[in-house]
Amino acid sequence: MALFREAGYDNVRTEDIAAAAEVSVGTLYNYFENKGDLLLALVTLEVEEVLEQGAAVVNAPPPDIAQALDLLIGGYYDHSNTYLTKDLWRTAMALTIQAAETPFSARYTALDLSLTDQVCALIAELQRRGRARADVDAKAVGQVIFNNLNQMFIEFVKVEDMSIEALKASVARQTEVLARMLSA
Amino acid sequence: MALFREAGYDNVRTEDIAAAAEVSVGTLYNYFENKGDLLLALVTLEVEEVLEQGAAVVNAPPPDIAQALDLLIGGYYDHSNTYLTKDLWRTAMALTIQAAETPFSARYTALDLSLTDQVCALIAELQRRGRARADVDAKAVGQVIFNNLNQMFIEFVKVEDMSIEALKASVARQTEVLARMLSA
DNA sequence: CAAAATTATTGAGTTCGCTCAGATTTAAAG
DNA sequence: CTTTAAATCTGAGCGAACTCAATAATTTTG
Repeated sequence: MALFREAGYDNVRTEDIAAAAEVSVGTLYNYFENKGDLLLALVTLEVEEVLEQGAAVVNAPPPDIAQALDLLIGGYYDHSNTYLTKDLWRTAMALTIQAAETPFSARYTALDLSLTDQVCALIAELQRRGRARADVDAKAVGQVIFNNLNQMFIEFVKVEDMSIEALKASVARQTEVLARMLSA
Repeated sequence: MALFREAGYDNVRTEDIAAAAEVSVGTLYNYFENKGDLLLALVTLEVEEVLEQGAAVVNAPPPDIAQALDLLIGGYYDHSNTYLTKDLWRTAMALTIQAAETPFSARYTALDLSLTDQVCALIAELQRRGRARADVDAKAVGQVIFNNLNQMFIEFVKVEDMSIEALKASVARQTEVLARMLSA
């Protein structure tokens, strides 16, 4: 993590990582399938913590739909630079798309699915509490909201000089429309 | 394109492409920054045609919102395998995220923006025709719809044995909820 | 048309991710 | 304690993307 964060993914050689871990390159490849898997291990760490944090919001959401969504989504975004930089996120997301068959990538996809489920669970919980219209498909709306926040995050990491606050503002504006339609 | 489609991105060497073009590898690199740019040239071709096709739908949309959206989105999806395979799409999307600074990648991002604008334009057009509620932010909803269809497309290319019909069905289900809220 | 200047082409060489046959260490059996 | 078996480690070597100094082709100038 230190090497990747410091120098950027492409500027760290597997040889450097092996040296830092005081093993040979060969040994490194006994524990990780390839260079990308080293990074995806960090991403897994990241997302698992985010999921835990999000569960708290789902269990006790603010009454207002827009506020509840912004809290959950904002939590995701705020946590995103704990282990990873934008450069590392870019590489990680690229890897999960490109090498969709590798074990680690599959694991990431599973985590993505858990995040989607969490958003859906929040909608369902708000419906249960009578804060959101019960006659809409919580799962469909949840998926749309997650896909949107995920895609917006991709755009965010693609632009080096965009702040998390700017990202949040853009997404809040989009979410607000859905929230209004959900509450009416 | 022929080489990429036939053998898959990773199995084609720059040397092979150079040989097929009857030039040296060095010459290849005079015209393309890297191997990925060769692929992104194909993607650009693809998206430009899709945009043209979509403009027809925006100009004369079906009266029903859900139908109009499904027609536009279905058009995007149906066109997607004209030049590219799932493997090539995976690589291309990975590249546009990872190498977000290269000229070709920037051009792709611009095309993505045009697609978003087109979806927004369709919503606006439906509002103008009195088919959609005028009191919602067409741009915000359009962005959400595009981000959703884009993310769903990524999931589609990640799974080798998923049909375009299955993709369309999933997205239609999601879009339907939004369409209903937009028309009420 | 010749000389000079510009532009285009070339392919051997460099770099880095990754492999695998052999060496080394650790654990189990006698 | 020795022998055998299993697990782990190693780093020279391979493949492929990409570079760049030398060469060739083209265009401009006198």
